[in-house]
Amino acid sequence: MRHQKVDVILQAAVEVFSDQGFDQAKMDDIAQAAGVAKGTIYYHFKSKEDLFTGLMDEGMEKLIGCAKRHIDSEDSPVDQMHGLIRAHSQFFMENGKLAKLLLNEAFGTKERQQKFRASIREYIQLIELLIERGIATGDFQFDYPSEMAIAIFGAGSVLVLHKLYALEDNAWTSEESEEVTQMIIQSLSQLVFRSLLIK
Amino acid sequence: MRHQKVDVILQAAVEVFSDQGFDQAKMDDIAQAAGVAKGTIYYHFKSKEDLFTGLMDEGMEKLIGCAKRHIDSEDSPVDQMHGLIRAHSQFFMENGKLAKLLLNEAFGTKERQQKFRASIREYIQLIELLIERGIATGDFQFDYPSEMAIAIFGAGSVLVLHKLYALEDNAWTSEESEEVTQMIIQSLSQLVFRSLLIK
Amino acid sequence: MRHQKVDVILQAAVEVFSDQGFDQAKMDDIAQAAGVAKGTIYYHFKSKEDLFTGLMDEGMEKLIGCAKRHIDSEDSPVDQMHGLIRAHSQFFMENGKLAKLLLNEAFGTKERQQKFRASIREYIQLIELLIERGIATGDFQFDYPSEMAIAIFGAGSVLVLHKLYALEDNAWTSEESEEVTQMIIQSLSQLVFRSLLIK
Amino acid sequence: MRHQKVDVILQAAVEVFSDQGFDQAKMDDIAQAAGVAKGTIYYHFKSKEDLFTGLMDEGMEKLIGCAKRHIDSEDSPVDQMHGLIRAHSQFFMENGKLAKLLLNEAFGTKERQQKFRASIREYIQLIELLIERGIATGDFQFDYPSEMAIAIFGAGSVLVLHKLYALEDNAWTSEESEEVTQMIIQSLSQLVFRSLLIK
DNA sequence: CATGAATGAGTCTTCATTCAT
DNA sequence: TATGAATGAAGACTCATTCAT
Repeated sequence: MRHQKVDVILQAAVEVFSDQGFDQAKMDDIAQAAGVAKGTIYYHFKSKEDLFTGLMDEGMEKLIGCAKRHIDSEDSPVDQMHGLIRAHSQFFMENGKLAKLLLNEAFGTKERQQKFRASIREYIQLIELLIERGIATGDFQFDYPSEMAIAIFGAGSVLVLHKLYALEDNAWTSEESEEVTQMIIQSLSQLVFRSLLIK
Repeated sequence: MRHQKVDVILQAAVEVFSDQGFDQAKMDDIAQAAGVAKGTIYYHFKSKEDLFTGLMDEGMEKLIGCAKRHIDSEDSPVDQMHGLIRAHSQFFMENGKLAKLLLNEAFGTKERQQKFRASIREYIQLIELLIERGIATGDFQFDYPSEMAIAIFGAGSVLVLHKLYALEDNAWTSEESEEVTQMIIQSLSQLVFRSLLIK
Repeated sequence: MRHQKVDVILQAAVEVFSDQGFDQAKMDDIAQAAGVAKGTIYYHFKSKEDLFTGLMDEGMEKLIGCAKRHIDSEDSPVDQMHGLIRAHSQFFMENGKLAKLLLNEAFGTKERQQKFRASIREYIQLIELLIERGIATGDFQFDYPSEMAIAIFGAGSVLVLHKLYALEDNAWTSEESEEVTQMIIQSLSQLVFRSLLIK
Repeated sequence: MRHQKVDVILQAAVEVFSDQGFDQAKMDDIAQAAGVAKGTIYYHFKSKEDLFTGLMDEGMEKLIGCAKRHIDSEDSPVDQMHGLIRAHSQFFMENGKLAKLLLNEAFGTKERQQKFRASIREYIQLIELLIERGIATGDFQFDYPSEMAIAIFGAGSVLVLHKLYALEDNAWTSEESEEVTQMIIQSLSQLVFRSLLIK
């Protein structure tokens, strides 16, 4: 079992990193937020980088695990895509801080993100495979599965992120939050399955 | 007309900011890239913040202008949406550095981005209005126009960004780049107009 | 008898201090090298300072003891000087780590070394007394016995140190090492007894 | 011409490094001693390491230059050796701070000193060549010229260093200091040319 | 207008030492 | 006795900003 303080630190780190971004976040703040001395963080983590990377990796792992579980619990590609949309939306809405952390840093040139991009790609490939299966079964129709996967990922991520920021500004109740999640899921579903056009 | 050095500085700034992100970018680097002394930047810009904000505002202004022109050149909401997708894709693919700059920083909590978010919202509202018009004319069908606008913005932005990074890694020819742009446009169009499902 | 762990720690300390110098040596390294927990060191030694000083004192004590034994086993000042040169060379060549430790820190301004300098002075005085006895017996001839003692100490120490570093770079066999020791002894003897000049 | 502040910093650095040693010296102290802000040092020097290395290199260059000049102004190996002893003694006694700096760090394992050792070796080789020339001319007699060179270097360096420390403790007048220098020169000469033994 | 040397507040990181177990 | 997690003071280094020339 992981040492207790490590968890406290990780929690504080998510908080601070998600609020400030990697560069603006100060180790002092994380220490204070965690209620430990600065040295304690360095006893458990090699560096700011290390702490951050650990967070990202763990977060992506959770996300991918959650997505896989939702996908595997369904059979048809259509239902699986629905599952994925639900998983994505709920996971991020329920882990708002982590969502900001992941999505904020998901786009950037720096080396730090190179490694992180691998996990992102893994997640996107999950979507891609789904699309390809749907095409194979004749359910879906699309010229570029890979691009479609990225676009869907983008749509879902940006929409969630946008709502999270709104949620942050006006502190909403959990019911309202749940309502927003449903709206996100419905919006994404409509975009992906029905498109804008009236048939 | 703007002073010549100002343009040199702005160009260098786009370059550096887009490569490094705001926090990692150093005024020294910008000065060097621009071939001017560091003091010169401060003669023309109040601060790093100021330089950055100017860049963002100008970039968003161009983007919004470009989008408006494409929209206005069409009549029906469907064609206008097509125009917008083309405008978005082409503008960002042709202004890769600016694209990274805008999209990298489009997601983040910090105050710096608060102001910038206003322009983003203006752009998204352009999409939203389009959708609402489409609904009014009976062309479109959608429950949450605002969320749809954000989702489409997200899909388009992330897809472009993704391709820009790939382009950066393997230096592609301009024909290939053009090809990619077409693929992006087609993918987004399919997502928005046809959806995944075979009708 | 000293506690077993104390010896383990002392051995590790010699190793690490001699490799890294006092300032660069880390208590963590010493603990690891000794295979004990860091706290254990502090159970047996008051501080890093204390550990180091103990090492130095013990080392100098051994050196001085060794020198005295060699001196006392001879009668004439000339033979005693020979004995001292042999003792010095052999002791340091056989205790390379200790040698580096002692000689590295023998030269420095810091307070830590003030105390250590006392032992050095004691050792040098051994040489000085020898010279004075030689002068008294008419064997030696020299204007400044004290300076002569220091110069001889310097010659012997630096030569040994130099060879130890060479030995470290190219791992030599013990025969070669023995050979080097003989060369050192002979060189020092020639310097002290015959001088450069052909009579 | 080197910028003025650079010289001020270098001077302060010699002072502080020679008093404290590399590890104990604080950049803050050097800045304060130089009367400049800490950042100014970093504007001119890449790092503490860089500052230190520069100092060492410059110092050794001066020393070697001084030695060469003294050697070249004499003809016979005997006189040249005398010249070298004078150069060594006077140079170090007149540049006490530099002497401590150079000699303190001349003995140590760390990488920092590896580079510095090259200069030391160059200086020692100067002595070695001298000895070899003396052997060729039949003036000198010695089995191991290289070891002899090192021993002489050690004798001279340690003797000077020892006197510098004594000088530091009791602040001596410059006449006394000059007197000490003469005593050093005479002692070394006797050691090198006459040896202990009465012929 | 332009320069670039100088500044110093702000950060990350290290490491000797302590202490509850 | 022994441990090793926790501490926090200390120190190297960065970089946006200023200002005298």
